[in-house]
Amino acid sequence: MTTLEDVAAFAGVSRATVSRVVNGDSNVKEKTRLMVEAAITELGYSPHPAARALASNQSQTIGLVTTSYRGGFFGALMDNVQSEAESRRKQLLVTQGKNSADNEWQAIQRLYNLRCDGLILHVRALSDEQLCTLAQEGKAFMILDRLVPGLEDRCVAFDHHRASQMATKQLIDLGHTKIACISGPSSRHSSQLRRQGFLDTMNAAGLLPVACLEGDYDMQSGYQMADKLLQSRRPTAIYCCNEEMAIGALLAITEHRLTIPNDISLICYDSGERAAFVRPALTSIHFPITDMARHATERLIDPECTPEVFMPTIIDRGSVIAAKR
Amino acid sequence: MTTLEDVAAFAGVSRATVSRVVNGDSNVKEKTRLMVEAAITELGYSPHPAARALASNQSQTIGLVTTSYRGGFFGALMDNVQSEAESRRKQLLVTQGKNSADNEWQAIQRLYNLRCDGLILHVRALSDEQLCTLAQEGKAFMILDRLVPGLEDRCVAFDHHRASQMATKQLIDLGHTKIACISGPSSRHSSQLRRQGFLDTMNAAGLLPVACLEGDYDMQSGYQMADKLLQSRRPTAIYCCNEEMAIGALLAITEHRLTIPNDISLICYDSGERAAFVRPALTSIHFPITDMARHATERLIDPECTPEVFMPTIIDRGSVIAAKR
DNA sequence: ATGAAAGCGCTAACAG
DNA sequence: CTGTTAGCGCTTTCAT
Repeated sequence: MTTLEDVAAFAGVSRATVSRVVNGDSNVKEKTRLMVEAAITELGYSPHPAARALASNQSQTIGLVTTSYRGGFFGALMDNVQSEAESRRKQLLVTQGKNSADNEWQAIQRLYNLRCDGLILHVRALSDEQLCTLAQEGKAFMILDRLVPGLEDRCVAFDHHRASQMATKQLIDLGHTKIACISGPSSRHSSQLRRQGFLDTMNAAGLLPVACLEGDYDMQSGYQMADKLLQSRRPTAIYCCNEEMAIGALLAITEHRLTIPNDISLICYDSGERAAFVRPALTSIHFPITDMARHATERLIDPECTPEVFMPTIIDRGSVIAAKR
Repeated sequence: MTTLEDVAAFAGVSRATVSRVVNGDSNVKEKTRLMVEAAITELGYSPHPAARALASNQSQTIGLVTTSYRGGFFGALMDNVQSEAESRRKQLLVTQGKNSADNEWQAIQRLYNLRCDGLILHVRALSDEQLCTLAQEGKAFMILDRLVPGLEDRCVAFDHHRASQMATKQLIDLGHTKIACISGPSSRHSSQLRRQGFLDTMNAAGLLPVACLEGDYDMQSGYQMADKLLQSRRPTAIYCCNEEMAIGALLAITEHRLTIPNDISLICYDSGERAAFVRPALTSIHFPITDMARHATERLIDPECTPEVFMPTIIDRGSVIAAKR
């Protein structure tokens, strides 16, 4: 491997000068810069990250800890975080929290031990207190899809309650009264918010839910819950709290020889992965998690940038129509 | 951050000794080791990876380059590679090849510039020659799901042609004669192999395919192809070359008011992600890509370990039954 | 079994 | 604008 030293010798300058052109320091005469650049190309030089990290006390590395790698939007999330990081010349390190506070904590410590400059935390099990502790230790990090009291400026959050309200209200406004909801696991805070948004909106409208079943965000549970639903009471509209379950519900509905939207209106949460791609395409309430991930990365790297606010929006794909009367 | 030096001072030994216990060198008196370990715990010391990498000329880092992060088995693949790497105390760096030879090549160079000790390559666009060039440059890497002539010992491959034969033969053995296939994009070599395995087997049995349509491995294309299929000729069995398309096909079949397996038998390729979780569950030909990924990682880190061979197997989940006569 | 000392390749004052 | 000089924290001979 060729080193800074080799380049310096080849170009006939000092190592410091080479370092300056590599790092885009403006204090270099145009002519010198050209010579050095030529030497770099000629020699195929690439700086050694470890040496750089050691000398500068910055690893140019950011860490991402997510609950799990499987299913859902993980790939998309990672894609966005990474492309944002790369565009700012940072390397991304990824680790999973594996659904427990202990594992999440360990994952975080691991990443800091690896000397990441900062972390993107998409964690569920860790307590607000632990997050606050981390902040007090002076660690750099951003929290994704969660609002921690006292750490507001480090959070990129989304109003799940409000999103659910919008979805539910859409159904009610179209005249539906027999509405069911398939929610996510109540162990997750955001699931609770989505569920509660549904219940509160129904309540405010003086409506009793046909059912409010708890799934686990998998396709299969969506299938099972919808199947159960259709065997007993028969709603005219179903609201699924994520895309995977909506696809499961879609399968069950079709299997019961019912048609969307004629027999049943179906609306779901939408992280941009599948709702648009199944048939029929699903009307959904958009959850811009990938944009949020990109923004969290941006904020982590450049704390001065202006915070974005992410609001729920409804994407009409025709799977919701007015109730027959 | 506490350093080796701090620990040495605290324990009253030299830095070299601390380094020895950290690295598990046996030439340390039991008593000394204990003292040092106590100091490490007491001070919460964690070695600086950059310093270590710089001094040892090893980054303890391995790189993974995949075609894309989205959909399919990427998460599972990454999960396996990472857990294998972590169990051997290596850090994983991931990059996507973004479906072009140029991008794949760049991704690889990037990872080597980052001084990865070795790479796992799950690449499609790169030519055999480029891979050979890499090998000649003395780079360490393993190739996943691809057999490159001359680089056999660096490949963890799978016989897609044979797997397709097995799936097709299963259908034929059960008396089906009106069989259709929905294959993947012909731009990918492994798709061609799967398609050809189907065609060859049909041919050998003296059967003419009802159709052999090309999809792009997405759920939507599975839906479209199956829909097209059912509008004209009517097969009694369909073979889908991946899981996503099979789910799309499932949707289309159900929408056409047909039942699996009574009206139509459906078999698909199975990477372990979804075929078992839709309803009805899908009989499939198992493609152990995640195990292969784990093994590639193992081989990369320990070139001496015994190579595993991965064979196709059929998993019967009841979506394929004998043809009505 | 332990220590001393010489780097690994780079950045960052500080001079000039 | 450029060069000199110290390190960054660790591994690794080479002595002892």
